[in-house]
Order: sequence, then C-alpha cells, then structure tokens
Amino acid sequence: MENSINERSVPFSRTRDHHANETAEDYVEAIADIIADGGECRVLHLARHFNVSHVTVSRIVRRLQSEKLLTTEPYRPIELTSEGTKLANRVRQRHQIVFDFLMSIGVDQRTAEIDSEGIEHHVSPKTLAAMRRFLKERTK
Amino acid sequence: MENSINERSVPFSRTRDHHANETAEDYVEAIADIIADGGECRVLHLARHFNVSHVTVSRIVRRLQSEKLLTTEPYRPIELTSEGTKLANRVRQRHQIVFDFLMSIGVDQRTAEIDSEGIEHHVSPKTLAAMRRFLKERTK
DNA sequence: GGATATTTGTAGCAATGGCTACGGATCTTG
DNA sequence: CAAGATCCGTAGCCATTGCTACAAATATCC
Repeated sequence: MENSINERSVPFSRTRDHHANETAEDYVEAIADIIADGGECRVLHLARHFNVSHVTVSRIVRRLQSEKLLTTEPYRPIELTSEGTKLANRVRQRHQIVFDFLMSIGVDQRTAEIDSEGIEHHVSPKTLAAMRRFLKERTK
Repeated sequence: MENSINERSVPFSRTRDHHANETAEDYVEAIADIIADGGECRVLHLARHFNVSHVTVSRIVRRLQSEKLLTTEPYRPIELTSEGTKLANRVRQRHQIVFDFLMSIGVDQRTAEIDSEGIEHHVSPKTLAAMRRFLKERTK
C-alpha cells in the first residue's frame, strides 16, 4: 500500500493492491465523515455505512491499523492517524470535486452521489485538475 | 451475474459480484477488440492485454464461459456468444463516450485512456446520458 | 515425422472481502 | 449490582483474482 491517491500509470494494473487501496480510501473517508458527524466511529457505524457485516469491517479495520492509517483497541472507537487523516482529506476533496462536477454537467443529485463514489477512485490528478478547471469556468 | 451494465442503485453495494461484473465487462470488451484487430483471441492475447499470467486469464475465461458470455474449447480460440457480443458492444460504446468526454474537458490522451478504463464501470446510464448531452453541445 | 517452441491447462499457494455462528466484552437500565 | 441489550472478536466457510511450477497439447520447422 503506497498510500498514494492514484498509483496507476499503466492501463489495467488491476492488482489486489489496487482494490485494497480503494477500500482503504473508502474507509478513511467514511471514518472521517462519521467522526465529523457523530463524534466517534465504531465498527457498527462502518458496517451500516457500507452495508456489510461487522465481521468484514472488523477485519478491514485490523488491516488498516497494520498499515498505520488508523488506531483502535478492542471494543473501542476508531481514530485516524495523522497519515490516515491526510489521506482522508485528499479523498474527501477529490470526492467533492467529482460530485460537484457530475452535478455541473446535469446529473441528478442521487445519481451523482452514487456514481461519484465509484468514479472517484479512478480519477487521476490530471483528470481532477481538468474537472477543477471546468468548475471554475462554470462559476464565472 | 446479471449482465446489466450498471446494477448499482444503492451506494456502496460493493459485493464480489460487482467486481466480478467489472472483470466480465473488461474481458468481453478486450475480446471484442482483439478479434476486431487480429482475427482471433487466445488466452495469451488476454494475458498480455491485462498484464497478468495466462493462468489468471484461463480461470476467468472458464467462469465467463459458465456465464454464457463466451465459448471456447481447450487450446482453442475464444469466441463471444451473442450475449457476450451484446455486452461488449454496450461496454465499448460507454467506454468510448467516457473517453471522448474526458478528452473534451481537456484531459490529455494518455490520461484519458487510463482513467476511462477505470471510470467506465461506475458510470450509470444517467451520467452517461449527461456526458452524451455535453458532447453534443460541444460539437455545435 | 520428429525435435523444438509455443500455448494452455492443472495443482496449489496467498491476499482480499463477503458471510453465519457463536461467545465474550461493554453498556444500559431497572 | 445484576440482567438484558448491544457491540465486537474469533472461527471457519466461500468466491475472486493474483502468482509459480509443472505437465500436456498444439504448432512450427527442419
């Protein structure tokens, strides 16, 4: 795990690492959001958020802890490390831009919410910059 | 496998089926392209295309055959079924629109190629329609 | 036709992410 | 404080997609 927001430089580098990266991005983003909302983030919050069992969350949380993106203790809330927070901030920014961008080209809000979640992981810095430029032009 | 081009209607329905679907889409698209190019599609062509071992391709091809998207026999070329061809056509169209769309907002070709491959699987019909509208406006 | 090269299949391993079932920890509440 | 509810960890299953190593089939080339 390189903790880079987009490590692909070659087509179809579809490795397990890539998927694991997406999962990490989704999780730190969700954790940051949940903490921003309710104050603390528990396994069950994530399980509800992703609509998976608490067991799946538990295992992924353990992995992300070993990758130093978060800290937690058994039966305790989940916190992001500084590294995890940095990643979360980048991911949230990127997500927001992709969402705003989809809205700006006329996608309805519900669809923009769903699609931006899937699309965000595949938006390279260059494409993100293009979306940013587009939004800037629009608001003029 | 529902053979639908975008079955997500709820955020984070991140099931194994979803990933398997993406793989199926990538493979039928690649097979159609390879056949359109060189005439026949072998396991090794796909292995080179996706930059994975022939073993990985072999197993996935077997699965896609059981899903009736393609036909093949041991040591024989791979053919798409009518169902597989239909899916391939839809995927190729969608891919082309996403690629054209990225180019139209100022993304360089190389980046558009790479990002469109990842993004395409997450573009719902509604978002695709918005991209189509955008491209139509542009050419005016 | 037979040796060689290429291609493909099989066996078997690992990592990731789904799940249910069960049990233990923690919190809430009377 | 004890009982019940809630939350979470562990065990153990499956599917998918990576891999190497080895073996078999097919194609190629004298």
